[in-house]
Amino acid sequence: MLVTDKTPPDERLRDAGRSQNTILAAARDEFAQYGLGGARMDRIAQRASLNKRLIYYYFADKEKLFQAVLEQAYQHIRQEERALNLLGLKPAEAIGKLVEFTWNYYLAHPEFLTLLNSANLHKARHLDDSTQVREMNSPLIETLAEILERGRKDGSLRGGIDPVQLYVSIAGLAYFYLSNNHTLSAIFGRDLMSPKARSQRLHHMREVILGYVLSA
Amino acid sequence: MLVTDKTPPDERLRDAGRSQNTILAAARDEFAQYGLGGARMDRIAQRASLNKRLIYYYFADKEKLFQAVLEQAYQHIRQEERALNLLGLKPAEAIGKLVEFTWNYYLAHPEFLTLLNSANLHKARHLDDSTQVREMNSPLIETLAEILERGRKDGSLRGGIDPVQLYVSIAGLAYFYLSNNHTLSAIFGRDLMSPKARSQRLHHMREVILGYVLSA
Amino acid sequence: MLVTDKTPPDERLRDAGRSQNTILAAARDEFAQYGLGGARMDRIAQRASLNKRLIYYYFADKEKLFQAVLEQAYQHIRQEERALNLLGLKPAEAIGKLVEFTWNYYLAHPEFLTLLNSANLHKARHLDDSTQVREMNSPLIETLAEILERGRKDGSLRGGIDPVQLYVSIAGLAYFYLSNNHTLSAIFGRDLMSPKARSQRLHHMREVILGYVLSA
Amino acid sequence: MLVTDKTPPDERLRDAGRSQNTILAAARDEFAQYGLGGARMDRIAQRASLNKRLIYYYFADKEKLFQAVLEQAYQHIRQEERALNLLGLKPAEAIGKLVEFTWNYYLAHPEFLTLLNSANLHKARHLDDSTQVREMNSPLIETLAEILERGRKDGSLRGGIDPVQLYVSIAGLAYFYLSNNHTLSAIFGRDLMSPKARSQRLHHMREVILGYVLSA
DNA sequence: TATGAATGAGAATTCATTCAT
DNA sequence: TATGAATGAATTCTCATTCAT
Repeated sequence: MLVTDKTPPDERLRDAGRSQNTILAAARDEFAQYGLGGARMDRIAQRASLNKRLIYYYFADKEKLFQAVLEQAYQHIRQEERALNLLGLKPAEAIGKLVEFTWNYYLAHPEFLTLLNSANLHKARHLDDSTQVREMNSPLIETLAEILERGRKDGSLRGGIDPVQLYVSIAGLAYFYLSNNHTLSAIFGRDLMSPKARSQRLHHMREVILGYVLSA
Repeated sequence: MLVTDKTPPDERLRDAGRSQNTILAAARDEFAQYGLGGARMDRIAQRASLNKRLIYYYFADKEKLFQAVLEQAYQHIRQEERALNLLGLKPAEAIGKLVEFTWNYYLAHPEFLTLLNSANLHKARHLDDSTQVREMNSPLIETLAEILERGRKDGSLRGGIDPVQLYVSIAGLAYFYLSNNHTLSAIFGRDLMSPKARSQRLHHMREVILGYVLSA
Repeated sequence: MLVTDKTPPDERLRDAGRSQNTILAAARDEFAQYGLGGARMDRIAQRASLNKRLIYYYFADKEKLFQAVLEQAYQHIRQEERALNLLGLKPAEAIGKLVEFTWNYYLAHPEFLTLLNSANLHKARHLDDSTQVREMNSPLIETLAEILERGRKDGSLRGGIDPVQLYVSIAGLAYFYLSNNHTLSAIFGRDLMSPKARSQRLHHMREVILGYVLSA
Repeated sequence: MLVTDKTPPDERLRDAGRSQNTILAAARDEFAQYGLGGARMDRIAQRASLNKRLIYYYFADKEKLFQAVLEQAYQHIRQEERALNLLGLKPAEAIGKLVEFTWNYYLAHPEFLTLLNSANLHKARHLDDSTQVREMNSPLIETLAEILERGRKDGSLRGGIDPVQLYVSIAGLAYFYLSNNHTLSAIFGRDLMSPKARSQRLHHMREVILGYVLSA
């Protein structure tokens, strides 16, 4: 790595953007692990190896910090969804790929589920203020609508499917299984997270969703 | 006033059972509204119009109180599910009725969703200790297994359906929609809880699940 | 002192009224010494030898505590003023006695001045809520009005004196001298609090006020 | 742009004197509004639209800044008092004019009262260090002494009046009324700052003071 | 002269929990 | 069984002040 005159002596210091990102990452982990109520500002500072005061300097308070974390999380998943390039696939394949992606994303980003969880508990109060989030989500639904329309036209998909309902269903099938995995594992006395169990769940989800969207 | 063994419980000034129930109800509301972390013992005492010390007397601490609330909640939904008498119906009807019941129960008992939510955040640590809950849930899965088997035999349902996967899917379709309702409403800018939107969701859920279980 | 069965084992403990009074006294001293902004809840607890949490238990927060202290202070001075029994004296004597009393009270209760000071800085926001204080003060003005009226009738005092203006003037002559004593001492380079200086000030005040109220 | 020694101060981007004055003005407003304890260095910087660090650069710390503000305030009122040219008037007129000036100055400069207030709370600790202030005040007392002496000689004023006592009384009559105006308004339930009430107060003050100094 | 980034020591307030009766 | 008083350990947030450039 090139070190020039402009490189600060200590790489971690006196870089506002970097500090903010460090804090955001630390906060994301803390909120994911403990929820909004259980998260501790002290621990976030520790995780970030930064002074606690700096968090307030950049993010005003815990609530605002949570909101910032939430926005970043949405931004990330939407970005990845965009990268799927669903419109480049055949309708049925696109739906299948979205199911698969959703499952894998939730699996790889358990913090996303917990953040959603906390946001729900607090009645999405953090989103009402945030126009960002809404704007980031509309495109996905539009894409889905376009896919459904194409499928209806080429006869591969049945008609009359509401893209919002479909999106919520795909997410719900994955979310409930993963988010409640501990509860469910305890209740049913069987490990829902073993590799085999996971692949079975994905298989089941595809069957359910594709069975619904494919024209008979 | 003479208090004898025969005095009905609800006429005594000091009634252990009644106090415990009052506390449980108050705690359920508080946990549902604020989550485990956000719940306040003070407020629970206030809601119950009972001394805070009494909560500790009966339930030892906040965690144990939460666990008691959770157990009661599971007990309640399982009891209602039993009352459906699903084994008295034709297989396909039984599945449809379970979908409908799940949706309506979640709708009528939003506190159940929030309690689940909190339990998940805390990794079901409250259930591991509780053999009660597991025992309460097995019967449902057995019932579902029996229904699926009957349907397979009489040709009304396809074979190879895992009752646990099915149950999780039914619950997930309802849970995600309702639990995230604020987030989703904010994101999609449309009211998901209007009477019309609700009935559309139930319709959608039936289509998805029945489309999956019915033999082609 | 008689110790009965009802006497708590440790005299300082578990007596709500006593604890509240202890806190009030400690808070009064702290606020008087440091002002509202400079006062420390920690120090108040220490002064009272009571747990800090207890202050919040009884007084909710710092502002409310300050208000309670302020009310008590007003209550005290009004009570002492009542005890003067001014209506039992001849008009001119009554005015003279009020001047003297005001001077001596401020001298003996410097905390009263500081509390007033703090209250002023915060624009009497603490009094707006408090109907108590207003009610406690009206009687004094009424008494003064009665005295002035009697004096006018018997010819000992001039007419047309507004009791509020008079009261404010008496207080102001004492208050400014004492409240600014440090500033003034520094500015004029002379000790304004020596016994001689004090008696000179009282003498001066009597001359000014009596010169004003006595009929020519 | 060329910056030379001849460049007028207010055209330079970096002007030490101007920055200091901007800070002083901002600090005066902040201290006046919130008191010494309640003032915030952050807000002062914001009010001045200057970097917080600069305040420390010029004024070392909050206490010193307060002292500087206080000195400037005294300087200002003394300067105005000098401009009255009291020695050019007849003794009685001079006293009357001083009463009027004091009242109007306090009215026009409420921040002066609050600053005094804060200084008092902190026991004039800020003045002990400051020889400036003392020097600025002596002239006024000397002027007053001269006026009183002249009046005694020409028979218009009574003898034996201590100029310090008189000055304190004039100030006290105005100060208490204005400084406690909120408290008093709340207590007496009448607006002490209406135009009418103000002119009545000034009238009253003149009567009290002139009644005292005029020879019988 | 000027600035944005960073900090340690505290501040008010909160909270689950225990004490004494 | 029931209660009001009391507490210690946090917890969020604040603030004057300093650092590095």
